[in-house]
Amino acid sequence: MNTIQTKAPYNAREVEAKWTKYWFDRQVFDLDIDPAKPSFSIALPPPNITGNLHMGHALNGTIQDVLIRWKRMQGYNVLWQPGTDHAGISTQMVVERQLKKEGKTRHALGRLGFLERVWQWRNEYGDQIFSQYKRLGVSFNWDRIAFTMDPGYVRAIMRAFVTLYREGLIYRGHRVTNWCPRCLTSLSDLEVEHEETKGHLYLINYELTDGTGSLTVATTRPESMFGDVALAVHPADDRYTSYVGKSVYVPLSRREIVVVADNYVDKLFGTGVLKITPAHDANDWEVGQRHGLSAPVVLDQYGKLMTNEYVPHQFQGKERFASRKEIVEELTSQGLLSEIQDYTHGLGFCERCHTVIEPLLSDQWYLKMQELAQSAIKMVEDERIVFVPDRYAQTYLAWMRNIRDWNISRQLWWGHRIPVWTCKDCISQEAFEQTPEACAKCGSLNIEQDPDVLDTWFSSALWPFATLGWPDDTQELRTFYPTTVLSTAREIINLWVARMIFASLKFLGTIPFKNVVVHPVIQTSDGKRMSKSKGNAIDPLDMIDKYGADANRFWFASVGVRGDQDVRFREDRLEEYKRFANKLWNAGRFVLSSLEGFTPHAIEPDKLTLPDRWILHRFNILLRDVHEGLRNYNFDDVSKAFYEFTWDAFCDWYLEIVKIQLAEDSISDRTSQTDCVLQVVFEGLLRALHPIMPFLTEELWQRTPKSPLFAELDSIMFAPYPRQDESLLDEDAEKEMGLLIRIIRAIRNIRHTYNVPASSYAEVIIHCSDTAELKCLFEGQEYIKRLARVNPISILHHGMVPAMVAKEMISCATVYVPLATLIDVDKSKDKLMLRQEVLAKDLEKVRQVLENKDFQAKAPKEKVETLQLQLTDLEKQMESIEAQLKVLALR
RNA sequence: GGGCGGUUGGCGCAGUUGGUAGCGCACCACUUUGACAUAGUGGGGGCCACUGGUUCGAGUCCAGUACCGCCCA
Repeated sequence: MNTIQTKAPYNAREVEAKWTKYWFDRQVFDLDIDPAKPSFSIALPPPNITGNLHMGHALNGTIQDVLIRWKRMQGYNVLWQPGTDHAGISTQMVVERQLKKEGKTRHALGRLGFLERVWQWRNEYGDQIFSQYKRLGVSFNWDRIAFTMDPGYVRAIMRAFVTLYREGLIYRGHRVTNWCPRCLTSLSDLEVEHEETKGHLYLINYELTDGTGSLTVATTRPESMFGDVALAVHPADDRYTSYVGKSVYVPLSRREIVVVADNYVDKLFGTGVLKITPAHDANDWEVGQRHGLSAPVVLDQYGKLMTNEYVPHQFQGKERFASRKEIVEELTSQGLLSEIQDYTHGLGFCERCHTVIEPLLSDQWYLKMQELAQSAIKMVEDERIVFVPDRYAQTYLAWMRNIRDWNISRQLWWGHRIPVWTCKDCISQEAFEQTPEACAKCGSLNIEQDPDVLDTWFSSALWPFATLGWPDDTQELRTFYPTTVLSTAREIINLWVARMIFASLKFLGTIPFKNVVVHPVIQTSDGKRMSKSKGNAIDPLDMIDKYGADANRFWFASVGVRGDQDVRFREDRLEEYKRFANKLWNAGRFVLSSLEGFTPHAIEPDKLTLPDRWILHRFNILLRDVHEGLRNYNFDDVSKAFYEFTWDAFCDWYLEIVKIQLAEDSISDRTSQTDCVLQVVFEGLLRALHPIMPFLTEELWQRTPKSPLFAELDSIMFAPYPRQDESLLDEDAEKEMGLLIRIIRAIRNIRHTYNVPASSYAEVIIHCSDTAELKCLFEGQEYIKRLARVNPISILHHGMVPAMVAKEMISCATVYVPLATLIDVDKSKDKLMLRQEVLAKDLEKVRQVLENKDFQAKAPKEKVETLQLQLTDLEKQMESIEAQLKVLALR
């Protein structure tokens, strides 16, 4: 197993390859249910089969994996359900593009032939993203990869559809819908992106039929005017009340239409007169319905002007934007165009192909939402489902409370074909889970299935339970449902999260998940949205190659979910965490070499040194913070805690002290607990950190001497997650070690201040008026000597001090460093004077507060006391500086 | 138009219940000592976007303004 040499620097690629193979060879990721254990489950938001791993996937995958690994180590049954989404429009687009290269079209292949091609494509490329996820080290239940087109999954969809259909919740609606003239399908409101777009406002004159003049209409879309059925004005608009009921001619086509009054009209917009085109504008459709107006269609599914009696010959068959230009020219030449203004307005674009959406009158299947939304709202209001960060509950509720019926049909071939059959003989219509052979009513064989497929989100809405075997009552469903956490991006809160909630409530009578974690969006370093088409997307696989999976994961953890809603990608952060991985690796090399031949045993508390007690204290504080952080999804706090503990406390202080303690051991007979503490802390740290950095911790842990209890385990991922041991918390050690650290830093500071060469030993005298502190310093003198490069050292209650010394006061202790032989007087003076200035400022601040009578009177006692102490401390420091300056002045 | 985020040293960010403003990178100086130069040690650098208010005291609480961004209409 130990094919990798313990050498520096850390080689992430080698270690990752080794453990990935090991884990998969041993099938450690297969689902394993122990009925005695509690359960924890997450459904992975299924990526599209057309998808490649992007930063969002990687961030989200890391968050989920941290939770899953943490809970697995805590002894839960864990399920992390992976899988892919068939992605109707995207996949159809991809395969059509492929066909186009071959000079073919889907229509030439026919529906069945085309579907065969899509399946071929999906079998070849559909699971690509999983090999990418593998690089991230995620611990999915890899034996359970699901797909929304799996037979079992399809069964769930059919059950859901037929249930809703038979309850009358799914119905056929005739209204204006969002239409993409490129994808040739309708879209739900959520699949349309609104963007501010520069355009024009055309002011067009509609002549009154009675020849008394004209009304000027402001429109952004002159080409739709052939479908106009009315002009509308506000009922309270004095300018126009006399025109209501009159008729005007549609320009160019000379058709007569009526002028109506409707509250929908905004008096302040344009001229206050609106053209009403019910077949090509959702709002106009509403107006038309109110006034009983017809709705002629003048633009076809390709966005071309139709060939019918409404469209003048010269424009028939012309594309919408080309015809707009021609129509404007024609209007101008006929004197019917009074003005063109620049105008910026919100336009809808197809989310998938960015074509301008064409509102189109058509028949679609709709899901009635009003009733379904009610309980889904309540679950979030009552906090049965909790969003993290909680502000996203608002996003969800606002949308749910204003919910509109959901267009679930798509005019595509790839997807779940709508299971509704119409009998051509008796004209009856019914939905079936299984393909029927004959009409249920009249027995006719002349039946036809609806050509449309379901919106992909309809199937995604069933994801958390359809993947567990619903509608069957399976062990997985009983064990893992409702799932515990859903972690996802905020852009699909309405698109997906909301729909899963009402679907679960409808079909299983319970919530689909308890917590919804919404992670930030990773932007480019200059705050732009990453997009493949813009070419500014960072490929997480490149970053994993460059910095290692663990460093990437550590960064994702540090990003967290509680902070900003957007996070800028910065490569230097990955650099930083790569160095962190390297730091831990090197610490590991040192620890492992120090522990050679060591057999773990229980700590003997009475033999612990101060630094031993201190590091155990700090380690248990870390465990407390990590537990608290993970419980609350504060991954950023957790990563910070690990970083600081590992680097500052463990490496910078404890390991340096270990060197001293182990060296002492070897020369004296004293049997210390150093190796034992080192093993406990290091081995525990590896387990604690494992959920964030699985590869590095596995590599080091496998080599670390450890308890015989762990001997049988295949992997660190099955070892118990370390828990805080309160008996090891030691505030005294914290305080005493704090004093030693401050003293050591003070000596180092003096050395630098007076330019004492790094190689030379400095003599140090410490006087301390406090007995406890004196004892602490005395016992810690070996550490001071080694860590501050001091020799000789004398620690006394009080005594004589040489004339020329640098001194610093720390708590009750005064540190003196005799300077006679070692210093650069001028430089030293400058530095002291600078510090004097800074101190003076600080002193001024604190004094001001303390001299304030109101503060003395109103502030809490402890606050006054702490500030008083701070003042004393500052004053001592100031005295010390002044004294030093005096000393230097002697020369 | 409605809702929500953000604005803190050159850059990226922390700042829990108000009490001498922190971290990482970058910068300066010193150091290759037996885990690590992807390192160690010390150091310099901040009218906390703006305006008002509450308070003995505001980066922190309240109101408003500006700019950047996201979501929904």
